[in-house]
Amino acid sequence: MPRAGLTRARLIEAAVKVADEHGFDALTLAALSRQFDVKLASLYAHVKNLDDLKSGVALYALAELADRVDEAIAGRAGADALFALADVHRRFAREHPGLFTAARYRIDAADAAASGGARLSRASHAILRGYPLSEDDRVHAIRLLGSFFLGFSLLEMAGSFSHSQPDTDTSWLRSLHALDGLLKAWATNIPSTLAN
Amino acid sequence: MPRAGLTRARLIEAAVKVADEHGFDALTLAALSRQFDVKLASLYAHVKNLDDLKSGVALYALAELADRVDEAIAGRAGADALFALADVHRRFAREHPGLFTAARYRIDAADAAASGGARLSRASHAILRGYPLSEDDRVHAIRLLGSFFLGFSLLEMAGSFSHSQPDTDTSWLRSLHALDGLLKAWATNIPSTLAN
DNA sequence: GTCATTATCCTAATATTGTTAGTTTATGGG
DNA sequence: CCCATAAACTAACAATATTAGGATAATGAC
Repeated sequence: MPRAGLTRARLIEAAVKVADEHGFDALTLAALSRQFDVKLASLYAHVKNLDDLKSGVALYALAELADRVDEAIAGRAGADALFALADVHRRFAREHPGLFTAARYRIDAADAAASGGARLSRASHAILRGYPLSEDDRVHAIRLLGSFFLGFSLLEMAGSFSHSQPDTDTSWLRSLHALDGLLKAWATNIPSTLAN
Repeated sequence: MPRAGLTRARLIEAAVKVADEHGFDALTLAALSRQFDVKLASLYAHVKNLDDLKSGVALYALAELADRVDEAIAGRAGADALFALADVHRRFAREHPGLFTAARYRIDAADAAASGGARLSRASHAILRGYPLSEDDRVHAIRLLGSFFLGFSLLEMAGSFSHSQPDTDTSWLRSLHALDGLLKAWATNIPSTLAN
């Protein structure tokens, strides 16, 4: 019997497809082995275990997202860049729900430091340098924006918005315009007792 | 041999504890059966299956969260109420990570309509009536706030903030003050091309 | 208080997934 | 062509979920 020609890379690639089509939680070694017409145990020559496979998908997801962000914000600045950053997150979540979920899979610190996550962080900092924020406030603002992007995408994925008026796209646009205004006027909204 | 005295309610109650202590994903029928010193199959007299149990926990979580929100915002208005609403979400996520996760478990539409989720929605509307927003804009604002509460809590739970300066509590406070300011000035941040 | 009913709990069996150990074999380098 | 190696396999075991059917403790009717 000829060999299947498995590879860690091919496995992760296939895992990405499974995750996007059936959900990250439905990603299973058994499903993969069936897809390659190979016995389940054979996969262990290429990945350490299920956690290793999922970590691989997570790193792939972070890299992919970082790529898209870098591409989207190249040559943009200010509100333009902010909107691009936001749209990349939302579109990524809609087009690749499995990867979007995978991006939040817990991986070990060493891998995380070298992952696309670090690039994402740098991109966010770069964009927010276009707004009048102190160093600390920039971090606060990044956390605020990141939380919003994540939360909105998750709620939209879960269908939490789909059974109520008005249009979700409008909510997204208005929120982004509002957040842009917020960043421009950040300092004025902080009471003096909290300043510095 | 005497009976264990199982009940759907007691099972869900125990499941809540397991979820909070070991994570919602670690919630398993087998673990529950061990806890009650009963055979696994015996549980099926009280819950339809694992999904049914998890749905029960999800409904419990929504009800609990709605209770806390109702209590926290009673007698408050404006920014005061907004901060109370926000803090309830964040504290709930920290104190009951299992329940917080469970609250996003997919349940069927009929159950959802009668759940604490509806009460939560009403509470949010009530609070935002303290800000000068049109009916539609109130919905947009609720989605923005809900996204932020969810996203921030998830990222904090996942430890995404823990390895970077400055303090997470400060990010939370500043973001809330900023959002309060945003709500007060909502209309001015929408470009005329998007208005109505 | 006895007895019939019933719901509770059990045993047994099956399917799916993950994992490890040890064996066979395809494949490419010498 | 041989053979070292890595790829794939077989075999076995452990968890979990689920269903079917049997035994029995609890409960209530009389």
